[in-house]
Amino acid sequence: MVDGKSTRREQLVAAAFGLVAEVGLEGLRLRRVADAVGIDQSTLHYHVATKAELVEAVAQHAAALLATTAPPRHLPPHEALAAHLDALAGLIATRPELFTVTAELDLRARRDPSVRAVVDRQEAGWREVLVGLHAALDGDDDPAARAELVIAAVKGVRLVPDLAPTVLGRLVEQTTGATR
Amino acid sequence: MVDGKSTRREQLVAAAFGLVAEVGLEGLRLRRVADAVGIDQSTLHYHVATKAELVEAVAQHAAALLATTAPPRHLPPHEALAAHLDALAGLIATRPELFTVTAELDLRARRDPSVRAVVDRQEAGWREVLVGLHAALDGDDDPAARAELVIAAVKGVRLVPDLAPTVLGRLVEQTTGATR
Amino acid sequence: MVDGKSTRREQLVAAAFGLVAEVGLEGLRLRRVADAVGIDQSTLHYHVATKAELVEAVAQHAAALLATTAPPRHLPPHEALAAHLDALAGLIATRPELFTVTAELDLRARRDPSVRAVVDRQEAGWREVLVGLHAALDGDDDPAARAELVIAAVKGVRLVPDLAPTVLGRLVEQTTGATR
Amino acid sequence: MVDGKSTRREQLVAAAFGLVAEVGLEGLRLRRVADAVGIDQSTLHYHVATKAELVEAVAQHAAALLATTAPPRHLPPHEALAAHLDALAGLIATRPELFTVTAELDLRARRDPSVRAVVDRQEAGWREVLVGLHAALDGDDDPAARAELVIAAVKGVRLVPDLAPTVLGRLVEQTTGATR
DNA sequence: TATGAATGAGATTTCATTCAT
DNA sequence: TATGAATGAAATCTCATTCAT
Repeated sequence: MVDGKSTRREQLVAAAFGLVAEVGLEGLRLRRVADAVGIDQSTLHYHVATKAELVEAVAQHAAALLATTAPPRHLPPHEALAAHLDALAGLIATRPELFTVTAELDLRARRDPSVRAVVDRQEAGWREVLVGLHAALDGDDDPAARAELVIAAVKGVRLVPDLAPTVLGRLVEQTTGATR
Repeated sequence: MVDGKSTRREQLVAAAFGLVAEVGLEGLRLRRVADAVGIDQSTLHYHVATKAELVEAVAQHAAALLATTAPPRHLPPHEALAAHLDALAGLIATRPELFTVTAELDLRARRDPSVRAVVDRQEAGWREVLVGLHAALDGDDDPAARAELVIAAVKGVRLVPDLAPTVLGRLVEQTTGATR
Repeated sequence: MVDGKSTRREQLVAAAFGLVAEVGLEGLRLRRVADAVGIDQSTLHYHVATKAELVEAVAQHAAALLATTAPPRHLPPHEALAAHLDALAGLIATRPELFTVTAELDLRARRDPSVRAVVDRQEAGWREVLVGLHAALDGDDDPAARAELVIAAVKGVRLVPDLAPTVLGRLVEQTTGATR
Repeated sequence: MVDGKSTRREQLVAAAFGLVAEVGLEGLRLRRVADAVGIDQSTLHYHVATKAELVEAVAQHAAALLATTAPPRHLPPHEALAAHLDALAGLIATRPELFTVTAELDLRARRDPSVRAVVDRQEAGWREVLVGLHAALDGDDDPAARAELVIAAVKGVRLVPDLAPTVLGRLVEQTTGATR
């Protein structure tokens, strides 16, 4: 999962990411992370000062992966939105762990300010894009509300890969139907 | 032992419920639960054998509370759905902790079979009702898909009380618009 | 295992005796003892003040059962000894739990004075009988030593019912051979 | 880490061994073991994963110490047996704790498979040696039975150092008398 | 960079015992 | 006699973190 070029720190973050998907943030143990990378427990602390720091790094890692699905700028709004939701549904199917981790982080963010900062920044960017997209759609009276519905739907379906295409597909249809 | 008040066990479950909302399942400590009720740590184990049992009881408690929002049977489908989503939005505003706990439990259910059993049963019942409702709507071609969209939207917005009315309201509008 | 006539206390002692055979003195739990008799944990303390007292009662119970094998007084020494060892071998085969419990108590006696008192009294009586018996045998130069050998052999074989007849039988033969 | 002295683990096992002799397996507390060595309770778990593992190590330690008394191979059977029983009587006098611990382990072995494995292996080896020795004696008709008598006598007298020489001495005499 | 050893704080659970009813 | 509820003391084990090497 990690090519020879990555830093020890990167390896550790990647390992932690995988473990969170597996056992949850609750079940994350530094011992396991170190084991997964093949170094000693105490050596881990040389690369990552504290567990909180590692979790924050995992959050950043997740945010970076999510950025992949940003809608293409050169397409007309309808198609851009469709492409975006398509990319999300695809990612949910391809890398379900990413969304498990994201769900974990959303919950953790409520109590951990440093995680919240990362999660919020990511979500704010996403929201902005969505609002812009909907504002550009003909006939959409309340772009903000529509954007929120999209966000909610994605968050609500992200843990169930089987349903994601259906749900997100339906969302596109409705949008198209209601605005064209 | 139930003088209109509540059993010790019920008190403990209620206290645990509150604590989960506050600090997450991850942060739940039996010491705290016992303190909240005003009994000794060891006495807690007299009423609830194990931590797992307490968590399961919390899950059942949450499921019971959610059952409150069941759509009324005597109304026509459109209005029943609207009433249901309205009740949900209301509950999200009134008792946000319930939805924090629910979100926690959804995640925990992925690793804890006894929690999963409770969560799955609740969700299955909800899904059934929603599918039935949508099937009764004129012109809905795919009731199952629509039901999933509703479920996803609720799950996706349950942690953000401010947005719930907007998002769920929009969902009703779309449904109405698309099917009437 | 207990007829309708026995006292609650007797029932409790009998139950404790059985449990010690099963799980050792180390594994003895008052909860289990109470359960076995069908009364509440706290009710047990009405009949037996403390766990130590119960253990002491078990020791007395065991001593009483061992007294069964006392050699008959009317027989000549050789035959009396043979009969005694035979009875012991028989009891080891019939009621192995008695000897498991006895072994447990021997060890406990080293740290628990009240158990030691019971165990020592029983053993002293046994020793006296054996010394008397050997003293009455023709040609035994050191009755005390021989008595100790018998005691040691019995204690050493009591946990292995299969070997008891062999070992104790051989002891009789040797005694007979050496003294007749 | 072994400068001629001993590993932390070895120190811990030795300390546990001593404590078992003192307070029994039942009274063995990890806190005490750690204290005896001068390290923190939690550090103990760094060297010995679990209490069960420590107890098993104590059993192995005891087995190793018992191996000391193995009869010399170069002597004729009579003398080898006498030397062996002599060595045992000597060890019982010199290191009585070893035999207390052994008695404790014998009882524990009935419920703890990992202890049983160690205890059984040790006893099997001892038995084999004894049977071989008796088979080599002139005129012994049933070497196995005689070996069992020896084992029983040793086990029966191991907790009473004062009697060990007498009882085991007498055993040698009888063997000599009966077979020569 | 890396490790072995150590630590301290804490968590769940067990159990004999007590007390009011 | 009997019980439900409560307690306190203790025990094992876990885990992030630190420090000397």
